[in-house]
Amino acid sequence: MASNTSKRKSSAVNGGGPLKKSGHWSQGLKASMDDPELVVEEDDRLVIIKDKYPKARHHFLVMPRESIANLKALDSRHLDLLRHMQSRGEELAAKTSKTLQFRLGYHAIPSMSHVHMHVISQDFDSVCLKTKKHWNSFTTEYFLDSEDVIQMIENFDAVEVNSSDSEKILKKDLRCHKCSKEFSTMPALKKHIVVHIANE
DNA sequence: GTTCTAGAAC
DNA sequence: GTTCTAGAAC
Repeated sequence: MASNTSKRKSSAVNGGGPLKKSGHWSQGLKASMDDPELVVEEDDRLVIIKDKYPKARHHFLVMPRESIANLKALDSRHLDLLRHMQSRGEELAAKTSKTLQFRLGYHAIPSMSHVHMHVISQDFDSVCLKTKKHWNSFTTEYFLDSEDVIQMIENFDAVEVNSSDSEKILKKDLRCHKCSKEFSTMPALKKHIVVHIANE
């Protein structure tokens, strides 16, 4: 074994941030779109990648090639694109598993820049799913279904997100997304949710 | 978004 | 003593 096995070196190693070369971490999806290891499907309007830290057995991100910063930048001009993203996402979900259920949608306040639609199976059986924020971001109103986002734009020509409410949602108590049973810790919740996964 | 870890919670 | 969460990261 080499040196420094027991303690991590300080940030002096690469002169500052861990992502200095590739830019700020929040811009990471841009690079992922060009990573052949992650891309599963693409066409002239979008790219679909595997989430680098999947929060379920199947977790994809559908991203427009056109750079759109966030949900607030969306309006009726994007309706065709958004419908296409949902359509391609539904196809991929159907192709991926006949038994698992999926949801397609957007986080109210995503951490990563560049609009991305999650396509995620509802088992949430993943070692990458660790925190209350992870859980609540996929199982509460924080998760905006694609069809609802599209409908909002059809009706109001915009997506309305209350950022103050959204932040509070992430702090809510842990509840099973299937039976609403409450749990005090993530390990307890994770142990429970597997009972809802249908055997294949 | 993740990693790391102090100290709260048990 | 161990598990678990939550905040800093320049």
